[in-house]
Amino acid sequence: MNAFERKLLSFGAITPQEAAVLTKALRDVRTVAPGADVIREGDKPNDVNVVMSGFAFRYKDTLSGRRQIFAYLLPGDFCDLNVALLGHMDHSIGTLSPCEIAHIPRATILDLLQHPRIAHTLWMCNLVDAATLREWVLNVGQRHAEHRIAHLFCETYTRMKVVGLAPAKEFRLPIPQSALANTVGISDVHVNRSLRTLREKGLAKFHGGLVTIPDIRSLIDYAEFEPGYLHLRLRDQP
Amino acid sequence: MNAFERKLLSFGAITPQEAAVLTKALRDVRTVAPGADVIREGDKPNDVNVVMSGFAFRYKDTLSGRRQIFAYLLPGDFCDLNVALLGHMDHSIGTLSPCEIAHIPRATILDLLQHPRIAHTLWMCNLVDAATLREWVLNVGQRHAEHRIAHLFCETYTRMKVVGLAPAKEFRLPIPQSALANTVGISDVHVNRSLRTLREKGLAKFHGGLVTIPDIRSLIDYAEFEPGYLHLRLRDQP
DNA sequence: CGATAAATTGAACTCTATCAATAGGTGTGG
DNA sequence: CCACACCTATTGATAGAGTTCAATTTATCG
Repeated sequence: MNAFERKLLSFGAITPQEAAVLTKALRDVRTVAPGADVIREGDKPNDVNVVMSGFAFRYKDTLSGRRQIFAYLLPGDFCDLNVALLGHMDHSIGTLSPCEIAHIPRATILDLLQHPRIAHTLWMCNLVDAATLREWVLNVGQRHAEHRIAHLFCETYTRMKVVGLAPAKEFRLPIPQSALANTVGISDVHVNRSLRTLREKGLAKFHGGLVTIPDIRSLIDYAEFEPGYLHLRLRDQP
Repeated sequence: MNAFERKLLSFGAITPQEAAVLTKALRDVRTVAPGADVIREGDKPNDVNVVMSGFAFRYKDTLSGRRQIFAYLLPGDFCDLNVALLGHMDHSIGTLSPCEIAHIPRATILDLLQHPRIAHTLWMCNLVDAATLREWVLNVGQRHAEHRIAHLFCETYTRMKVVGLAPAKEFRLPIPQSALANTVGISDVHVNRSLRTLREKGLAKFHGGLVTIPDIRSLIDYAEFEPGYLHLRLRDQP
């Protein structure tokens, strides 16, 4: 079973048979180089994209040239389910590593949405994304630099764990520190200093695109991380 | 036609007949006092709430007692459509003024979602909310205090205009400055100072819960406001 | 091995927070 | 009608967090 199916089934709204129907829609898979855009603000595509492997991210650039990252996309995540209904992209998607991206024709999606349970499942993907966005607003709006980064690490660790990409006390996050800066709304220089402090406190380490968390409990406490908003059906504790 | 119907029809995915079916679900309307909670984080309600009149807001409090506001809800807006699918609230809804809140049984919603076009329309409400949240992340993450407030005013003005609540160069936003602070992620003292600057620059005035915008073009330029993310079908310019 | 991007550090400056005190406004009860 | 309490707004002073500029070091990759 691939990450996409695993994620959809985790919502508990569809049967494995229905999930298989969805997976059959993922025939057209293409490779995208790292640092490229999968889709850009303003595009009106006829496909919906799903990350099958690799890392991607959601972002938008300001008129004055500043960049804000809205999400990191892991295998199994939809890039742009919203265009199926809203028609045009209001932000962009870029890749962080070589990615395999599945393209589903918009018409196929709209067909699949005739099945209420499938529609509900896809909708739930959006709802969790929205809940996560709220948490990001709170993170950027109410916490100091170090805590923002710590919270981001907790969240990403948790999400990685779900798709089996964080086996031990570490996970791969192949981004430069400047991307981290564009994620939590601080300058790259200050990211660097905050990372050093987090390292010195023994809470988390970020080096070479690898996040290491010696004791996740301590980091969770420090970041005041409460995973409820991810709406996971937890089998075991993080 | 009420604000709810007007909003749903604006997405262009359902017929007036279908919208009327939805409106029929709004039988159970109750009044909520200002300053009360409509629903709280952690609740697992059996109803979905819609604002029929008055102002409400979405928010969440940190463990350490800081508050972040995620959205202002106007007449016609869903409070918590997400619980119909996700089961529990990951944030809270409070009122800013006396509100009339319609309660729709969750089962009714799930019935209505059997109609794909109705489901799409409700889904689109969520998608626009999510797009707006992205813009808030960008606003809080990348702009200075004055620009954040200016952007918020532009957005709210535009939304108010759509539901007919901003006829002239002003609109009602019945909140204290401290709520503005919790919205754009700065302290209440700094909100006060930023408002003074905006006023002195002739860009916007905020007094007694009334926002006055002498020249919306200037404010839009100042805030770099681009309304694409609201996904409005514009008849005329703002 | 050289070229280029990323990370790191220092120093000066800016924006924003916090603390504290004052002023304005509103509603209630005497 | 005034006095009081309470909430909100405003202003000053000071401290703190974060930014920017600039230079240096360390990776990374063809």
